[in-house]
Amino acid sequence: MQQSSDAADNILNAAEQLFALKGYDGVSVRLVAEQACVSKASVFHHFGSKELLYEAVLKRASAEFEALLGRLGGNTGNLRDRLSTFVKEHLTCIYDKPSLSHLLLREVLEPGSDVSYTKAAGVLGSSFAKLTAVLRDEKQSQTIKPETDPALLAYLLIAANVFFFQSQKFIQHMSEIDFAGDNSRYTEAVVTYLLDGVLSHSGVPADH
Amino acid sequence: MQQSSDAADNILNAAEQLFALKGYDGVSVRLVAEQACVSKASVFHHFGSKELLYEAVLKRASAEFEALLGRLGGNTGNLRDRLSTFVKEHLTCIYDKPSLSHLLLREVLEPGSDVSYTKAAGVLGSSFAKLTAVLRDEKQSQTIKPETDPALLAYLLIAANVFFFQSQKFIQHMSEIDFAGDNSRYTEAVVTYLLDGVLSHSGVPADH
DNA sequence: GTCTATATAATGATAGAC
DNA sequence: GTCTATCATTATATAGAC
Repeated sequence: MQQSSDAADNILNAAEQLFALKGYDGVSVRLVAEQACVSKASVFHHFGSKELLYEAVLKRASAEFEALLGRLGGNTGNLRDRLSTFVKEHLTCIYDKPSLSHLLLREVLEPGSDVSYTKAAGVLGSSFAKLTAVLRDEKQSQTIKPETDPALLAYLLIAANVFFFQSQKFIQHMSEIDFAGDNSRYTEAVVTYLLDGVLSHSGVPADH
Repeated sequence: MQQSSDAADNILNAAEQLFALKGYDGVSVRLVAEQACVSKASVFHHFGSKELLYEAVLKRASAEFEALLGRLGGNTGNLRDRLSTFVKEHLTCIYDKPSLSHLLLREVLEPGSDVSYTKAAGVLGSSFAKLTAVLRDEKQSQTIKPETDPALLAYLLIAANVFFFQSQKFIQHMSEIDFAGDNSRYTEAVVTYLLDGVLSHSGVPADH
């Protein structure tokens, strides 16, 4: 009976942080053991191998993140509110657990990893599917243009959030950018631009 | 006088491919030497250390990619054409040299890497700056709404392209997505959605 | 379950012959 | 400049005492 964490959990937590920061190849079992304040042998005792440890980290991360994303998409109201809420909450999920996000994103987006076998792909895929469903719904209600591809629009919104998270450090060094830390201003702008467009209306809408 | 490649170049090419695919920690000097058909010692003779080899790869990649991006932004015409051309050519640059793109993007976006010291950040930054300049130009001409942030819009367009490239493998496994391999259809949709918006015009534009 | 000690392979890097 | 042979160090993983 420990305060709140047994050894296996300590190891899992340490591994999660380290793998998230440096990737699988950048982390040694010795480092994980040090950070978890246990011996190397203890790590192998609990998880068998470095690969199995990594899989355990991924499995827990996927489940945890899936749970976070589970609440998304349940909103009602008009399109603007539904989308705005979805995108804002989606970005909040990502920033709420940055280690999990980095871990799962790397697994899905890195060229070396095999996407088809990865559970991480399911996590990103499920939020995308939900958003696509919302947009298909709105398309039937004719609130968005009939020539709009709901999947492509959903993909763009997810992309905007994911890239914003990924490039967080980068954009803090860019003088042109002043929305770096302002998540809600960013998501609002994304939704607004995509819904209304950025073109000035000189009386003439989309047209063709 | 060799046909077209001396040993140092062979090594650099092999290292570029491998680092792009597996990252710095995922590649050993032995592997680079094997792929370049030289001995390990030869690698150290030409580049001094693994770190210096990596830096040499990054340096060449940055210069090469910067040259590719150099042609962007020179287009004239209306906003739609300028943007459409820029975004399409930008994506073409990325896909033209996938190894360079992976290499530089990892350097900029990975949490473990130090952004401020990296030349790779300058490459991504310069294309962003160019696109921002184009949009600031158009804002003065009042072709885009005064409340639009040119930097944020430019960022979104770059994000759309970069994420499309990054998630290439992933989206091929998604049944909802049918624009996976169609780069020009994708960029056209991105530009159109952002310029015109996706909302149906029931007679009422942006409003307020 | 925890540890120390160890086995074995691979790592980055060097020495020195040719 | 090229290589083989070798160095010291670290890697993953195991053995076995407590």
